[in-house]
Amino acid sequence: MGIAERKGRERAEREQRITAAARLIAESEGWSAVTIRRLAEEIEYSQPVLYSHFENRDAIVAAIAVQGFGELAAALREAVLGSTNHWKALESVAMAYLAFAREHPALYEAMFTLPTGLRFAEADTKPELKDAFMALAAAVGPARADVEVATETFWAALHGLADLERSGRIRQGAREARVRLVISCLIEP
Amino acid sequence: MGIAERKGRERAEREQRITAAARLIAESEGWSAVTIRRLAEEIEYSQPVLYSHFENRDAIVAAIAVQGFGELAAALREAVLGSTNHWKALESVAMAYLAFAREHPALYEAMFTLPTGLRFAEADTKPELKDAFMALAAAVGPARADVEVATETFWAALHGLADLERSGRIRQGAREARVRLVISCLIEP
DNA sequence: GTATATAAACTAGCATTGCTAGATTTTCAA
DNA sequence: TTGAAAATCTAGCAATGCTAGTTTATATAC
Repeated sequence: MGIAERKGRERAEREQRITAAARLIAESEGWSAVTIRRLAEEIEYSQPVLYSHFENRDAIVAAIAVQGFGELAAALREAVLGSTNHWKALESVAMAYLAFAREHPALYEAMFTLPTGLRFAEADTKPELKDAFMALAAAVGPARADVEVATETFWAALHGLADLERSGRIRQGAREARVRLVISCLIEP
Repeated sequence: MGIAERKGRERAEREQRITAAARLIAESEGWSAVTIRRLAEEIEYSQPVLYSHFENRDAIVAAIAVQGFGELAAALREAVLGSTNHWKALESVAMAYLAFAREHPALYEAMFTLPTGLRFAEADTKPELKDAFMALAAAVGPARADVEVATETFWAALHGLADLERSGRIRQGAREARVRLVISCLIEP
């Protein structure tokens, strides 16, 4: 009997409608506009239905954050492709990272600022999160001895730049100069 | 008549009691426990009194964030003092920055994560904010031509490291190695 | 085909929040 | 002493996340 399958499919479809609606509202009106009532109205179900999909509001944000990490990983992998040398690869990845944060502010907020209980470097770490880290590591240089330290540092620098740019605490104009400085210490001596 | 002066003093005193209470609660129970009702109870006044001091809850957070920048600036200035050379100065400042973020998580959250309408690099930018930036610039090297770019980048790297350390996304153990890597590209060639 | 147990969804409401209008008290000068 | 103005309080609104308890739909057994 395909009834259970159909139900499963319909459930998954509805779950995706929830996250899609949440993401749309977050990107256009900010996360504070993403209320359970609003989402229920959007998917045309009552509020408790949402709680049969997600434990609480934070879990919805977390689901979108995971999507975000998947998309960030893809964007970073894409960025390395055309690069002809190490320097250009790093520069391309760095600019892609900053562009991603700039173009999807609500998504980036879900990934880094809002309280999701996402765990990193643990047994239950989502593959999307590992993928994003691996994409950075690929640009840093998988051969070098200190890959992990260098990738963590690269990531931190990019995240810091993205966050301070977003909040208007560093000048938008000097972006490329800052990226050059970051990269200069990641090129093997 | 010193009546107006006395009233002014009492008002300032009460305002400080508000921020002190908010900060204490935030550090011990998190910012979500800092409610207007709770603060009113703490200072033994009714809720509307708080709104005669601050426009809204965010303004209270902002006031504490400004305090935080003042204290961060002091900590960074203190850190440079004993250093005998450029490298050690940068390392000392970097470690002091990360320690500050680690030891005052709620304060740091107010300064960088929570919505305060704090403006940087503008006419009405608070001196505390400038001071903190200047303290970093002092360690980077006031003489070099690209002070501003270098300081912004240094700041971003430190902020990124602090944020990713806090959320457990990079390993606590590799802190010094990451700091060394950041500094290595800030030393004049 | 009909009854029944189970699954699914809804209604209604609780407790908490930030914030405020309007009443009330306190303060100070005439 | 009085009256206006300043300071403070009471009470409540609208919105939020979340849930208990009820109703409705659905699939299975007869």
